[in-house]
Amino acid sequence: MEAGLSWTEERVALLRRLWEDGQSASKIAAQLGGVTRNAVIGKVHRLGLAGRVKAGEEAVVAVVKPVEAEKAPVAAPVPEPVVVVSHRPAPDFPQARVPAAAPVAQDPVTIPVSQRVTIMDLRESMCRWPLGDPTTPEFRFCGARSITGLPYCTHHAEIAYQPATERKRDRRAAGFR
DNA sequence: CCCTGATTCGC
DNA sequence: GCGAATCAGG
Repeated sequence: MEAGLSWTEERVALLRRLWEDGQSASKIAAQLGGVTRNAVIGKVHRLGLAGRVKAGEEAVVAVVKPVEAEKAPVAAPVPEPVVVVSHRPAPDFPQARVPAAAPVAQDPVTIPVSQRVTIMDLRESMCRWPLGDPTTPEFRFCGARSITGLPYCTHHAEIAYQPATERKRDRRAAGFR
């Protein structure tokens, strides 16, 4: 396709901008078109732009932990840390371009139905029935008043402790959720 | 196996 | 100067 494409001033300018903005070589190559990431890296070095950030990083990221709260005994979802991302200013281009990757719109966490709680709020007298995917921040425990001596509330105890013989009848909502 | 950048070296 | 091949690492 593109016949005489090479490192024209425009392409170099774009390369500089994207590279200094933290784009990876492969992404830049894709945007430029007609070149491989190797070509981009090679050019970057020849231009003396190499060595910006460590591999894998794309922006300066500062992580502020909410509070080093008491460690839960179990590996559990930790409240999302406050993350501050600062795009590095591009000296050559005062007019900041709109970041290709806009802030991710976090889905509005499912509003806690009833008494759902995180492990941090889970107390001895609360139902430990898991709700949701333990690998996600949305993971919760039922949290309702548990039956004394049991880890579950009446509702979940019924599901958890079904007699093998009668299981077939109420095998209904045995699924999590 | 996906990705990242760094380096080498024939062209 | 260019960039594929290769290397080193996450």
